[in-house]
Amino acid sequence: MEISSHQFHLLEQLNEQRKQDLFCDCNILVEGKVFKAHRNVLFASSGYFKMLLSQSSKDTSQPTIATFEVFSPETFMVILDFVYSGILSLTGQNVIEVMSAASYLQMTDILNVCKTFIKSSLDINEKEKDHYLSLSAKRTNNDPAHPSLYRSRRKAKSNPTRSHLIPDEKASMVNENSWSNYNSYLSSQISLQRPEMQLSKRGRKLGPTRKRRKHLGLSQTRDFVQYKSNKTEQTSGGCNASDSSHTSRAREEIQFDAENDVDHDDYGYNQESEVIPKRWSVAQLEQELSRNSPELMELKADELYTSMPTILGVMSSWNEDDLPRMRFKCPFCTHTVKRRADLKRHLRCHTGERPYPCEACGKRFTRLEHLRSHFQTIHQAGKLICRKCKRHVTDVTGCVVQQGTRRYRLCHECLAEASFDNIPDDLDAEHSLITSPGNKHSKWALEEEQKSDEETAEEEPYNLVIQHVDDAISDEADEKVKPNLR
DNA sequence: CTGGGGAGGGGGCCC
DNA sequence: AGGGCCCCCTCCCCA
Repeated sequence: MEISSHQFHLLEQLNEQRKQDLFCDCNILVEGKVFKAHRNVLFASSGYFKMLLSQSSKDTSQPTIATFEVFSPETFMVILDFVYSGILSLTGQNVIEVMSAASYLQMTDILNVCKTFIKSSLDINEKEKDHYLSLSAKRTNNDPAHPSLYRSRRKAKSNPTRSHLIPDEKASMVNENSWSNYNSYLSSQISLQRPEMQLSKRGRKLGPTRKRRKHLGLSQTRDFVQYKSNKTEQTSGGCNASDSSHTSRAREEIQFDAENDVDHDDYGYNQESEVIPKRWSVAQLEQELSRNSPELMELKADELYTSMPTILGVMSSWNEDDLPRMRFKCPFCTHTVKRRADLKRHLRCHTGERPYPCEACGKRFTRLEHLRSHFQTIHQAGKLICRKCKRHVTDVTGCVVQQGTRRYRLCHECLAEASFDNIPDDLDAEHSLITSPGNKHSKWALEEEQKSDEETAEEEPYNLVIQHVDDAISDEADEKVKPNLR
């Protein structure tokens, strides 16, 4: 015969013991605050503690001490209360950090609850988006009784140095502190949609380790979306399809992550190293947010970088000198890097920021080197290879030909062959091979670059400016050649 | 349908 | 810290 109340009473007793510091044999130090608990309870509740306690001293007469700096005491209190009561006090304010901490501590039950919490909030958000937006539009900051979206964000902002805002700052608030905004936005979304939820007094740093598999697709910022739409206009396919497939693949993998949340090898616990938090399913959150709230994802890597919480620094391993080696963890995925600068660069793949536009075709790149490579390859015919026969060519054995903004090299043989097929009779094939774009077979109907002195001056290597001889002609040519641009 | 190549994106690391 | 190079991977186009 099972007495259902036994478990409850047992847990209740353990909780009482904890509160009265009876038989507590484990001290947990979180940012200087000490929590007392029972080893066996922690062992049974957390994969992290299970590993920690199984590795720690066999001498049970001495209390075990665990130290954490990656989440706040308030967050750990929520988790510890859950461990001893089964009640998880989630709020819109703390859900992200609780989720981060739970992931760190390998407490999948809490993780799942957090996921459900967030997802349900987002679902509500999606359904009530119109209503919500209309409310935001109607309510002004001068109406304290009806906080607007903006006020809600401000209220939840965490960075005390940014708490003194003048009215003129309102317009720039969205990107003013992206990291805090992210937290605040989420908080405001959840708290607005779920007014019954209590608001934390502490708008603390976000513990936002949202993870995603390596080489996943980009989060789409407005800028990136704009870029994509531009590309769509330009290419009627091409890389756009790549991006969408990339994104769908990312979602598939994220779904995979969500379904296989527990066991991933790549960031699991290593007996010889410190813990890197296991894979976060919060990636789902990122996906949801990027879908539902593109403005939220309009983050700049620099801004993210400067407003990152301290959780980003993790000790991943120990070097030969037995000193901890610091690595920097991406808040959006599982990736860690040795240098902050590398993290900054990496963040662009999440923000979608593409600060390097090609002046010739408008395509944007995340890195200058990529732009340079693109420009040299596409617009400067930098490769000394005949595009048709693939043989090595030089300025003596071949020449540069132009198709719209694309330039490439052809050897004289291939050039002559192309000229026979496609060059209008009234043109001098030696110097002006005009394409007849739009015709697939006109690929080799070419326009040799007409090098005026001015053009030559602007075609210096690494000069990322392309000279349009005639805007009207160039635009027309560009328009026609766009489907071939990638 | 398939394989090769081009182009782009991202990570590691050196300067 | 930024720039740059090298390498690898993925996607897409095309033969």
